[in-house]
Amino acid sequence: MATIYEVSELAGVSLATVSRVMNNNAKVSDKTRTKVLQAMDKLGYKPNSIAQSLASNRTNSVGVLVSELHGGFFGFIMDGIENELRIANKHIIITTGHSDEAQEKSAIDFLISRKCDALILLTDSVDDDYLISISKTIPTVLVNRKINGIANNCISLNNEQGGYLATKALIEKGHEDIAYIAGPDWKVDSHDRLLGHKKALTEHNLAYKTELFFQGDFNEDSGFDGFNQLKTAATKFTAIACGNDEMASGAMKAARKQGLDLPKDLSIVGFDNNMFASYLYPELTTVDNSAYFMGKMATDIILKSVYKQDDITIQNVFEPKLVQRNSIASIS
Amino acid sequence: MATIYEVSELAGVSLATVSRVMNNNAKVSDKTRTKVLQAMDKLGYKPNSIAQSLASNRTNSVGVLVSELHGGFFGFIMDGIENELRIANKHIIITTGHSDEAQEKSAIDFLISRKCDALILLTDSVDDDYLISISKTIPTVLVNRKINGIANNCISLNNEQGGYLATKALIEKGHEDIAYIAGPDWKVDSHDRLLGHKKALTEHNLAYKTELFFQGDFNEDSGFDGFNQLKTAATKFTAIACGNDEMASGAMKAARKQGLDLPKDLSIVGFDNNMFASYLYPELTTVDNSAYFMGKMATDIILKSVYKQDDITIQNVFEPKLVQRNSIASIS
DNA sequence: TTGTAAGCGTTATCAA
DNA sequence: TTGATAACGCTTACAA
Repeated sequence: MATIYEVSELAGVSLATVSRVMNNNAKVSDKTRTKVLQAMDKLGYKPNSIAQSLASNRTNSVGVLVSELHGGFFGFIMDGIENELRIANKHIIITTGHSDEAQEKSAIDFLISRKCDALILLTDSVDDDYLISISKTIPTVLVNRKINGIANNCISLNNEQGGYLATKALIEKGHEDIAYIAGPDWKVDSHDRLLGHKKALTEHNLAYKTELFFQGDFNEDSGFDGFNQLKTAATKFTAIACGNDEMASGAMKAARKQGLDLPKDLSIVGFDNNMFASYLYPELTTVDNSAYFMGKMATDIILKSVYKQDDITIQNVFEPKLVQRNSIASIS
Repeated sequence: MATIYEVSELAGVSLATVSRVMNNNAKVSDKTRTKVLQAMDKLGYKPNSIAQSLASNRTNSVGVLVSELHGGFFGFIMDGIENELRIANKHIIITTGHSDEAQEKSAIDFLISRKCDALILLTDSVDDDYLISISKTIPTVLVNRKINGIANNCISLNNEQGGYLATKALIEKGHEDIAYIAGPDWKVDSHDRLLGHKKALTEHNLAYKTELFFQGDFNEDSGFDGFNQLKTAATKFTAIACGNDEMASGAMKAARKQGLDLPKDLSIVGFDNNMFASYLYPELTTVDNSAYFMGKMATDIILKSVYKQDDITIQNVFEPKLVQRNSIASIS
């Protein structure tokens, strides 16, 4: 592998000059530039990115932490990150934290030791203060999280609006007795989604009834249990809004098991627009979480702040959209 | 950030000695070792991995190329890779090729320019010769592909056996009239799966009928079309084996649209055990493709050959397993 | 067992 | 606009 030194010899210039044409930096005369370029070409020269990093103290890499690599949400986010980074000729180093505090912290350490120029973190197992302290050490953007004080480096979804849209979609089809299967309340996501649900109810003069509320945990099973639990309550309902698509699927399975004909006997709306949403039967009407675009935007923040690409507009909060499919029936 | 130099000063030893205790390499007296360790501790010393790479000509990173980051198959493979690499304290650099030859080649270039120690490639858009030439430049393992000459560096699934298992599962439930919706024939995967299907038929003295064959393209829509097409043929069938889960889903949707009651009126078996397989209705019986373990094993090959971890056993071909769920009914 | 010193391939500061 | 040359922080012969 040819080095910058060999190029400089062949071109009859100094190391410094070769370096300059590589970086399109200082002014180099056209004549010199072409001489150097030709030499590079002839030698098939490729800069050694490691040496560049050591000398420039910049690795052109950004570290990413997600919970898991499989799963629709993370996949789309990472697609958004990778695409954007690739265009900028930066690279992405990936680690997983498995939603475990210790593992997430060690993953962050790992990324830092790898000298990433910046971090994109997707975590809910690590507390605000820790993240704030990290962000003082290294440029950090948080996806799907919002922390006061570093809000400019946070990308999040307007979950309340999403919850609102979901329930509103039900109401507009004539539903008035709407149950809700929520995610864990300590997660802001699910907390906010529930808020949106209540808001839609209130706005349409419908009462929120605790008998029609079930507290799940975002997993499919809890949706299954949720439906069964709800069913035992005396209060009737014609629809269920779910905190995410997994639980929606669980609820659908339970309902069908009890002989209900979906969506005729029961309407369901989910949240996330998970990969499998369109594979469910009936195909699930749900709220898209903009995962791809959140990943892209997280990257843009870094491109702008770390790599000085100025022509970028940042948007910290994303507005969700309803994705209409076939899981909501009209009440006649 | 403290450097090795400061550590050596504080410990009263030479640079070389500090380097030695870091790398657990040569013999260092216990006394010296603890002195150095203490100094490191006191200074909060962390080695600069970039400098290590430049000096040692090893980056401790492996480059990975997949088509997309979302999607079940890639997600699980990458999970397998990442987990294994993380344990070994190596890192993973990710790129995507979007199943496009030019993009895949440029991604490979990118990874090489990043000085990865090795490559893990998941590609079907790039030809054998190119991959062989790459593998001469840098240690490379191919996942879900098998190329003669570098078979030791290939990880693949026994697709024929998988196709065999799928159809056999149908036959064992009493089905004799079994249709097949295949993936593109130029993909070895789907070619082999079909072979397995035929083998199961033959083995049970059932005739393979071209009227019961439909050529799809691995996408859901083609499964949908496939069912409709098959339905128009005069020949009856009570079950369909599909080349993958997407097409199985498509076929199920089409069947239900025509009023069939699944699985009573039609049994279906898929292939891949895609993330959404258990979300389908009825939950899809399918063949697991061992994605996670293929990713893990790909990594193991590298751990063994590049990073000299000797206590590793390599397995190049994985045997698929049937995952029983509810999409096959018994013929009475 | 430990130390010396020459790289590794760039970037960046000064001068010229 | 160009060239010397000193970093960057580590590994690794080779010597001691």
